[in-house]
Amino acid sequence: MFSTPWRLFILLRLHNRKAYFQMTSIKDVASMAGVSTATVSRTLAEPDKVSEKTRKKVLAAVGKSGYVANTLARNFRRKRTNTIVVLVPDITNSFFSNIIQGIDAVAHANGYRILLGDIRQNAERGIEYGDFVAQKQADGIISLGRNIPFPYRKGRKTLDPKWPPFVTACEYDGIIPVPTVCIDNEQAAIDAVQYLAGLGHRNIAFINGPADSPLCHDRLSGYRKAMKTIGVTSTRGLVYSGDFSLESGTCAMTTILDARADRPSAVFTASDAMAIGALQVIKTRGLSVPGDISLMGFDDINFSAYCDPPLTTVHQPRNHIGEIAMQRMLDLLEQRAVSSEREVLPHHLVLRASTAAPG
Amino acid sequence: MFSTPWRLFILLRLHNRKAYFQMTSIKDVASMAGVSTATVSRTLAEPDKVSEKTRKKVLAAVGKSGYVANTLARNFRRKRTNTIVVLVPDITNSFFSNIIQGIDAVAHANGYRILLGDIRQNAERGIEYGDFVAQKQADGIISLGRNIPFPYRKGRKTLDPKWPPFVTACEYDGIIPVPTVCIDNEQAAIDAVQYLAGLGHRNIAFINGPADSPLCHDRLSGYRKAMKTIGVTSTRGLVYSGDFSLESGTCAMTTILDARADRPSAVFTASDAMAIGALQVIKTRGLSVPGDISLMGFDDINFSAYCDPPLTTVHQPRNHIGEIAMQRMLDLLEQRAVSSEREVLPHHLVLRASTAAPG
DNA sequence: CTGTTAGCGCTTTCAC
DNA sequence: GTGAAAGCGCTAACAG
Repeated sequence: MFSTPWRLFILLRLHNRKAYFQMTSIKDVASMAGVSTATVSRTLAEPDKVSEKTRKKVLAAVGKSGYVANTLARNFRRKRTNTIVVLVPDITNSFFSNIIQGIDAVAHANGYRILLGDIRQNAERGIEYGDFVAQKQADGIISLGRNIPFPYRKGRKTLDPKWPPFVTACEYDGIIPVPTVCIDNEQAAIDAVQYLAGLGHRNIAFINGPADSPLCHDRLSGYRKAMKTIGVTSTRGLVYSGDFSLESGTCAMTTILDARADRPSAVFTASDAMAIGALQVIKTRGLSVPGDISLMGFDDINFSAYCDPPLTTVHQPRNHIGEIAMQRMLDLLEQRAVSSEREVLPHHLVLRASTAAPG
Repeated sequence: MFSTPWRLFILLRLHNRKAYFQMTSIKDVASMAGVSTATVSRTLAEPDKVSEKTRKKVLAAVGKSGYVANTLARNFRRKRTNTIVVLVPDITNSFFSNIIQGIDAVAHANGYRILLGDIRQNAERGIEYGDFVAQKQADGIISLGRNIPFPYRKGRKTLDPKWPPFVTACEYDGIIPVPTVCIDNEQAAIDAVQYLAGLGHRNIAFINGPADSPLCHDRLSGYRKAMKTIGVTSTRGLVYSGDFSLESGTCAMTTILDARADRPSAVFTASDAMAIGALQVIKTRGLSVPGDISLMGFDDINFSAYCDPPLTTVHQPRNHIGEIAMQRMLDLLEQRAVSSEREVLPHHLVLRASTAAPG
């Protein structure tokens, strides 16, 4: 198999039929069309800088020969790849797939492709991809996590102007100002807690994500503010943390139920997955949702509408986040001015059946 | 921002500190170390072909200058990219993320990176990525769907030797023999149905995936065989089809429940997502699982253990499938012989609470 | 083991 | 508007 080195062949589109033929280079086309390689190159890249007559000649030769530019050579020459790296904290977390899809849609529409970097709690891998871009194998990086894939001095407060195009979505570093697109996580948490409070809950527990995540910091702050609003100034014993996963939700909820203290009447979680994990424990213990405990998630992933009861949650415009993030990346790539302020997209509550007034 | 063109800078690792500096080329290192560029290149690519003394000199110069090879130039020269394209039918389908993770793990361990191609029911996009590889922007393609991203004559029965390295996982074309790694879908369906039959079910409906998918063809065939085994020779009115999604499961189950015919006592679905969709309808109609209807899924996605009741399902070794697929890709890339027979990985049933003897 | 040399295929001045 | 020519930075013969 593959006895003939495949590299010698390229794709030929001809009259709607296709076949692989031996590599044709720009030289072949040039001599075929009776012009110089420069003219062929121009015809393909900047057609209007070439007379109609020559253009026709060249295009005819291109069609006939099935010439397809060697992009590796072009990239090398142009020092760009039309590829951008997307750093994903955990590709297995379905929250990210829609964001990736949004990025991919815009990327694709603009001639870019995305190279996936699955970080998996391994900051070192982020750095690897940073190097990758530094080596010009990609034109920029969009990070969906909070790690900065470039080396920087601690304490640095400004964006290093020498960094390659870099955009952050959902999460952000919290220290260095980087163009970021996300929702207002603090306000979202406030909205969620106030909704629960509006139902009459006061004993509201919060299962947050990793404590060191800026995003979770914001949600926690929102939770606290809202609790204060309803007169609860101390949230001691009410805040737990997981890692956004189903398992960690189960785990945190178990802790909550095992605690001697009075059972919360509502639990707000920082991800739908954790809510679903929590839901299972609650039901296993013979308690009902929302009868005994109201449950509120975050993200509005597909499955949240399909649990029993369907989950009340905070909707994040995931595809849109991805799209806008890629848009900012394009701005950067095309030297347009980009604010490194956070760009905030709207969230909203999705009211389903997992929440109700306390029993 | 980015007033200094970032392309002029590269990453320097130096005494654990890092900073971007102006580009250093192999020439600089060569003159710094007092050797030729060829020697620098060799030192970096094949260190043992260089004397220890020179190696040290060169590495010192590399360290001092912060030289990082321009991979674009290298790729161009070597005509390879160390990148492989992964074609995903729908990245939003959480079934695929673990497979991608498996691919990524092996790819990464071998110095490869993966470029994600989200097909989204759009065969044309597959072809685009095929061209992409033909243009040498990637070294090979792993497809998780059934589309062949290369042009081929209908009726062709052999693998075109001129195609770039190509591997298929989970699904397969069904016509052209391509190295494929998957489970034995027919046997898996047989196992599932026989398990249900063993519980006493005979009226077993099947919600399959898209009818034109070879994988679904296999599952259907397994379902039919197993049904025959228990004496059910006609499965008319028992087979439905969706597209693997939650919604399509809901939809198919609604159809089943609305049908006049006697209600099936068990429903087997070709994906967990469809089972979860079906589960919701069943419960909404006031029926119980497994009390009134036993439900069995396929895939063993994370969420299946967290529904209520937890879903009995067929486990697919998803990470492993991805790993092996990438392994085959490596074989191809390194000219090792690879069988284009299907490579079958073991599946197994995961018994949870959604199935029981008929009421 | 190391240096010389000759490009890879393309883009891009710079003349004409 | 077009062609000649000079590389981009690296690797791979080929000598020595």
